[in-house]
Amino acid sequence: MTEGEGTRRTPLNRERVLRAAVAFADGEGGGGADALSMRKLAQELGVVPMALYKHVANREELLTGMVDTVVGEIAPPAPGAHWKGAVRDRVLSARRTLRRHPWAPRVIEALPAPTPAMLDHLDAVIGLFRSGGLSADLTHHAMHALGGRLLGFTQELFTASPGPGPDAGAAAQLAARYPHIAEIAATAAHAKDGSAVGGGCDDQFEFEFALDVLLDGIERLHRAGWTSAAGDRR
Amino acid sequence: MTEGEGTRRTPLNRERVLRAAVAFADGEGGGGADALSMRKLAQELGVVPMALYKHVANREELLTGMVDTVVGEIAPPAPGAHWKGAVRDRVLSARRTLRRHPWAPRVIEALPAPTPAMLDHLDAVIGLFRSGGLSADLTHHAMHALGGRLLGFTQELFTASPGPGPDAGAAAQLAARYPHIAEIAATAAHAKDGSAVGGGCDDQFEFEFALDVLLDGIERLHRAGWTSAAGDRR
DNA sequence: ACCTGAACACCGTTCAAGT
DNA sequence: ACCTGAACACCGTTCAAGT
Repeated sequence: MTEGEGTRRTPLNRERVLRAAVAFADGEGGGGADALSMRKLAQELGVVPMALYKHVANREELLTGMVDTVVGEIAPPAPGAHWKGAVRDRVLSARRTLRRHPWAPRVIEALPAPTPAMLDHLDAVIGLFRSGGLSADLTHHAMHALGGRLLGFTQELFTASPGPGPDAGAAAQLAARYPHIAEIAATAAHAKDGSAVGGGCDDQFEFEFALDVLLDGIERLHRAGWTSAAGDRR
Repeated sequence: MTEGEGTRRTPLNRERVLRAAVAFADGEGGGGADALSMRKLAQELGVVPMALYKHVANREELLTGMVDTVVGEIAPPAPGAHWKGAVRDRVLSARRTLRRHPWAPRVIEALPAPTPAMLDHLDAVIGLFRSGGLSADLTHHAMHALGGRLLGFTQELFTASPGPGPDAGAAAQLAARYPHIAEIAATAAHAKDGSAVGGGCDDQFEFEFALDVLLDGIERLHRAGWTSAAGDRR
C-alpha cells in the first residue's frame, strides 16, 4: 500500500473522471456500465470514493457525462450530399462510434433526458431532412421511426416521460440552440401541445407509422423477388 | 410483529413468486424491475429472503421467469388473414400486452437469451411470413428489421452474444419445438454457420437492411406528398 | 431433512470529525 | 476551507447453526 504514482498528478478534473469512467466501462471484461461503481472508479483513479462527488453530483450524472463524452465523438456529417445519403452516412458514422462503447446504448436508453451532444446530433440529422425538402411533419415521424438507429443502435431513444418539461425561458434557450428540434416539436401534427423535446407525441401513431413503413418495404421487396445474395443492398 | 395472515397459506409455488414479482414491478410508483429486490419481494410475500431461493436460482432467473410470464399473456393470432395484416395484428397485440408491464422491454433487452414464451411468439410470426410466401432469407432479415417491435417495443431483442450456443442434442430439440426459427437460422444467407437461435448473423448487414428499408419508405412517402393529417395511416 | 438468522462482500451516499 | 474515514441503509447470496 505505497502511495505510488507520485503525489497529486492532476487534481482530478471532471473530464479526467469521465474519461476514466468510459475507459473502465469499455474494458473490464464486457461488464460495461453495470460493472462500474463509484467505489471501483475511485480506486482506479487512486482517490477515495467521496472525491468523485466533487466532480459529479452522483452516479446518474456520471453516466450522463459518459454518454455525452461518447456521443460527442461522432464525426461531423460529410457536406453537400443528397439528403438520404447524408442521413445514411451520419447514422452509420454514429454506429461506428457507439460500437466502440458497447455499453452506451443501454445507458442512453435509461437516461431520463437526452444529453446536449445527443441533441446536437439529432438537430443536425433533422436539418439534413429539412434541407432535403421533407416537411417538418414527415421529418418528425421519420425521426421517431429511425429511433435509436439515429445513434447507431436499435432502441427507443428515450421513452416519453410525463416529466415537468422546461419552463418558458429554458424552452426559448433550447429553441435557440436546437432550432430544427424546436421546429418539429412545434409542429402541430399531433394534437397535444408539443413541449420542446420529446414530449407530447402520440406513441401509438409513431409505432404504427414505423411498423407500416417496415412492413410495406418488406412486402415491396418480396414482390420484387428480393434476395440477399443479389448484392441488392443499396 | 404478529404472524398475521394465517400460518402458511400456500407453500409458495414458483408461480406465486413470479406473479408477486410481476405485480410488484407493475406497481410501486414506476420503479419497475430496478425497484424489485429479492429482499423486498420476500417481505411482500411474508417470507424470509432465503425462502425465494427455493423457487428461483437467483435474481436473474427471477427476471427471466417474469418475462416469460408476461410474454405468455400475448393473445394468439387471428386466423387466416393476409400475412401482412396478420403480422401487424400480432405485433400490435404484443404491444398491448407489454404496455401493461412497462418495465418488461428493458428487462427483455438485458436477457442473455430469449425465453421459451418469446421463442413461441417469434416462431409464430416467422410462420406467418413463411405461409405468406416470403423466402426464409427475406423473412430472416424482416425479423431483424422489426426487432423488438415484434414484441411491441422498439429495441434490439437481444444483442448477438458469442456465447457457447446449444450442443447438437439441444439444437435438435429446439428445432423440433421451433421449426420456423430453425429454418431461418439454417438459411445460409449469411456466410457464417447459423446456430439454432440468434447467433451467427452479420449485424452490420442487418442494420443497413433495416435502415435502408426505412429511408426508402420515407423517401417514397415524401415524393408522394404524404402528410399525417391525410388519414393516410394504413 | 428442512428452514432461517446471521454474516459476507458489496453498493451509493451522508456527515461529522480531522487536518 | 478542504478533504476523508467511518457510518448508514441498502443489496444478492452463502453458510452454518438451530429445529
